[in-house]
Amino acid sequence: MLTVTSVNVNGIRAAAKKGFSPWLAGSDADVVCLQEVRAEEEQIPLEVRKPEGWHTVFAPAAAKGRAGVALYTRREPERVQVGFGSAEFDASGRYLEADLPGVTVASLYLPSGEAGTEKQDEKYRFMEAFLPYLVGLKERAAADGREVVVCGDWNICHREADLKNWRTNRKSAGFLPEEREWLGRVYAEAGYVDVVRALHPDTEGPYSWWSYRGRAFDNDAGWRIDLQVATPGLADRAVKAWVERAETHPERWSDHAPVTVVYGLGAV
Amino acid sequence: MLTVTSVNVNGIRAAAKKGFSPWLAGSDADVVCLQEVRAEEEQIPLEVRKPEGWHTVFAPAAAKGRAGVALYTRREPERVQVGFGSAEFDASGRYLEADLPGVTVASLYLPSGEAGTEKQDEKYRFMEAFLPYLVGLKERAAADGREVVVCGDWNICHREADLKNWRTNRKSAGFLPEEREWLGRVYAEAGYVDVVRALHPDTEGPYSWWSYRGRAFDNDAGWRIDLQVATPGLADRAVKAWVERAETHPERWSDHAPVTVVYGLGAV
DNA sequence: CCTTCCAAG
DNA sequence: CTTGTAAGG
Repeated sequence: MLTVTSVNVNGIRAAAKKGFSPWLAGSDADVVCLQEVRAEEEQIPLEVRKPEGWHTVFAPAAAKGRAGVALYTRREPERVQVGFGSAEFDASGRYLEADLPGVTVASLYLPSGEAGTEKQDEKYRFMEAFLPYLVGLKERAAADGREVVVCGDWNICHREADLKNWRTNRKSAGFLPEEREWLGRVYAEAGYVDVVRALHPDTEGPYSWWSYRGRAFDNDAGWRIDLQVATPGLADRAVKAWVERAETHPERWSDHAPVTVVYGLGAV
Repeated sequence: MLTVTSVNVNGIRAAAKKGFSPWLAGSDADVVCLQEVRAEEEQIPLEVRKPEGWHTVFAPAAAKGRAGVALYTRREPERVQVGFGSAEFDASGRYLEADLPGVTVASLYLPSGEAGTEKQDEKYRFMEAFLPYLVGLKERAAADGREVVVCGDWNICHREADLKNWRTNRKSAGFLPEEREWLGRVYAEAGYVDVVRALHPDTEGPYSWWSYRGRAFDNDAGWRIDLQVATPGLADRAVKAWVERAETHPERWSDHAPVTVVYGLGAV
C-alpha cells in the first residue's frame, strides 16, 4: 500500500501554530505533498521541518513568503528534482519531484491567476510550459517502468461538479474555459487520470478549498482544486480516496483540506 | 478637581481588542489624552471612537497607520487646534490642543527618533519648532488667565532616575545629552513643570513605557517618557499623580501605561 | 516583540 | 479573511 496526501498549508509557520504537527503525527501517509509553504527551510520550526520518521525536502520560492512546495516521505527519495526545466518558474517554488521505488511523486502549486490581469497571463505561461513536461515525464517513466502522480494545488476546476458555485464563477480564475480545457488536455492528451474523480465519479466535489471570506466553509461553498493526477497504471490501483473536511479535520489549520489516496502498491 | 490621564495606546484598534473600553469605562478622568492612535477616525470601532459620556477629537497623521493623537473630554471643548503652526509637523498626527474652562490641555506625540539617523534629525527639528511654541502658548494662556498642561509621549527621559538602564542607554534615542538638555530648557527656560516628578522627586521612575522585547516589563526595565508638563500655576495644584503599572492595569493593552494626575481645580 | 501597511491568495 | 513582508516603534 502507498498512501499519498496532498495539502496546501497556506503558510507552514501559521499551520504549525494551529495543529499541523499533531495532524502529521496522526497521518498514515507514506508521502505528504505540501504547497504554499511560504517560508525558507531555516524559518520553519524544527519539529515541522524535520519531524521524527520523515525525510523532508523543500523547494522555496526566490520571493520571500511566497509559494513554496515540499515533499515529506517516510523513505529517502532515490532522486529529487526542483522545477521542471523552466527558466521562468524553476525558482518560483511551484514544482518538486521525487523518485521513490517504482513511482515518481510530485508536489505542484500552479499559479492561482486572476482573470484579466498579468497574473492570469503568468498562469497561462505556466500551463503552456507544464503540459509538455507532463507528457515527457510520463514517457520517461513508462520507459523506466515507473508510475507517476502529480499532487498539488492545480488551481483549476475541470467540471461543474468541482465547485459549488460554478454558475457565478464562470468568469473567475480557476474555472475559465481556457483553464478547464487545458486540464482536459492533461487527461485526454497527456493521458493522466484525476484519481479522486475516478473513484468518485458522481459526487459534487469533494471540495478541498474554501475561501476564508464570508461563510464559504460553513456553507461548503468549496472548490476541488487539489488533485492527485496520476498515470493510468497507478490510478487503476487507487483503492480509496478522500478529503479531510471539518469532520475529520476540525482544527482547520489551512483554507485547504488534505486530499489522500491509498494506492494498492507494495510499500515504498 | 480635574483628573487628566495620558496614555500612548500603541494602535487604538489593537488596544480596543485588548481592553481599552473597559479601562476607559472604569476611568475617573475628566480628560484623557491619547497618542499613537494609528488609525483614521472611521477605522475606529464606534464604542471607542464615540464612547458614551465623552467628547472625542482626533488628529490622525497623513501617513496611514502612523502616529495620531486624540483627546477625550467629558465636557465639549471651547476650542480645538490641530498642530502647532508647523508646516512640517501639523499633518503628522503629533499635536492636538483643546481649551476647557480655565485650562488648555494638549496631547503630544513627539517623534521617537533613532540615534544617528534621519529620524533623529526629524526629532530635533520637531523639538526646535516646538519649544518656541510652548513659550508662546504659556504667554498667551497667562494673558488669558488660563493654565496649560501638555500631556503625552515626549520620548525623552530627563534624568537618570527616569529610566532603569540609564548607563547602557546614554547613546540611545530618548536619553541623548541633546535631548535631555532640550527637556531641561522646557522646564528652565519655558517655565513648565514636570508634574509627576514634582510630586515624586525621589523615586526611580515611575516608568510608563516598557519595550515589548525581552522581559523588559517583568524586570521593570522601563522609561518615564510619558509626561504631564504644566504651567506652574496648574502644577502647584497637582494633588496626586500615578502610573497604572501591572497591579492596577494588568491587561496591558499597550506597551505604555496610563499616567494620571489629579489637579485641585474646579471641575471642567 | 508588537502594530500597522501592503501584496497575494 | 488570512498569510506573509516591511517599516516603524
